[in-house]
Amino acid sequence: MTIETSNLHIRHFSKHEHLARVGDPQRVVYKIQEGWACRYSIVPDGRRQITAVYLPGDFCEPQWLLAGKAQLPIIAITPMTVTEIPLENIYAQPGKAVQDLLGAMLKAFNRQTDWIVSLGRKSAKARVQEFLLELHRRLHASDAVSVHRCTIPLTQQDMADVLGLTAVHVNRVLKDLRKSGAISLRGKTLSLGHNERVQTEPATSGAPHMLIRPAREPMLA
Amino acid sequence: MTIETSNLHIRHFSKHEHLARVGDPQRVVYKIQEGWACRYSIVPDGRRQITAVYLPGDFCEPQWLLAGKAQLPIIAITPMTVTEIPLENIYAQPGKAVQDLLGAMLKAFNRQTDWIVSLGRKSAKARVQEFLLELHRRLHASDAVSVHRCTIPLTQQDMADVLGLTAVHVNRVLKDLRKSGAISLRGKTLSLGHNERVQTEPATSGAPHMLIRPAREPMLA
DNA sequence: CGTTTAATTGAAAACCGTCAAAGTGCGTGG
DNA sequence: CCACGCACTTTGACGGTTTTCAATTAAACG
Repeated sequence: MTIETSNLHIRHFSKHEHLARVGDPQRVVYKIQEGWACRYSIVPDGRRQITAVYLPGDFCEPQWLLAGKAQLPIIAITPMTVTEIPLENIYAQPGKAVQDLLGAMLKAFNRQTDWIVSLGRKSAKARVQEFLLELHRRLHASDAVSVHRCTIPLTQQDMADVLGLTAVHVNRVLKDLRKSGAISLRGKTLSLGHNERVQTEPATSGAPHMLIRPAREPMLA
Repeated sequence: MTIETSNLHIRHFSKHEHLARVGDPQRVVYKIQEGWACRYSIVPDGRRQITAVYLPGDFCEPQWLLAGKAQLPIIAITPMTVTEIPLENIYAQPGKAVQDLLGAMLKAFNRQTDWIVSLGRKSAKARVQEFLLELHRRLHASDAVSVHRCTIPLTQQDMADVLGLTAVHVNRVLKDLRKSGAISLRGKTLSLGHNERVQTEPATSGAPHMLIRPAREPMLA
């Protein structure tokens, strides 16, 4: 992307290893090269809610630039390869890197807004469908992905924790979607049906983005 | 606050008037002096989901600094008085104003995260309770509010649209809460019971904030 | 291969939504 | 000042979606 790629530390995380824990001071943000991760919260009764999913190409997490610490834990869903982007450098000489990170933060913000709408006002079936289509779209944007096929390394429990459902119900909904031909997730392979490839546009993060105001951006000089 | 208060335009909005519509270019952000507003989205079947509530003292909306336009409509819940903060000025000479707005954006971001956790993993009763306590806490922070009493100008339909519920169910939950003595909302007056005043701490936005990293902030010079 | 983890299925129950009707409060105008 | 209209609140009966509990099957992993 646009963040300078010289002198970057490469780092690996194994499956289920934490990239950050609650309250950890963060001196870097990660740019994900390979693998998936998620941010989550555990509620008092022990259940988990995933509040963000990080894919290759994503920053994890842009808001560390502002907060300087992790408000919620981040865990690797698969083995990961990331590059470390030191925040000190960015503080010292703000430039395009700041714009990239703030742009990514705005995207994450809009994605959260869309997710609130889904959780509050959409059925389980619509949420599953929308989530899988979003994953496909995001993978397609950064990476080379077939138009109607991609790999989703999430368990049904992971998806349930994103979708605010139980794993059992996710399973039933996936069966329904498979039967109705819209979307098929068999094993880790997601296949999109012919007609259902275009639909369920999100309210905010789906628009072709103009992230930073064209004239006189504040963060550049 | 810390945004310069000289040369500010004052503006009024009447109840149910839009502060912004989808896609509107935004050359200002509003600092709310009086009244409440909310951001919302309408789903295809016509139902509404509120994704943010703006109280006196809040900025509406910090992310306009980055996006330059409104991704979702904002509507006044009550008659409002606001001051306009022109973004051009901030672009021209970034300073404390940028830090204030980015700090507010981070708070809004964390608030959204907490709300995803509520919608995904908490019961209707817990959501109502948590929402009312959050409103009380936020009112208490900026304004002079009694420790156990405040005014909530929302209809039960408004609350339902925040909480991802129906107005009928909100009504029943409020009755339950009143009976169990925890929280009482009669008319527009919210009263907190003796023992239930401290509880349900949010995962992120509840912590005593250190918003901007203490050393070498990027947005200042 | 055996062991663990994940996926699948069924039956029953809980939670919340829908529909419908009646009650309450409040502002406007006569 | 009272009557009316309108918006909001409250209540009941019923239905649907999702959860819970439990058991079985399938897949992944050493």
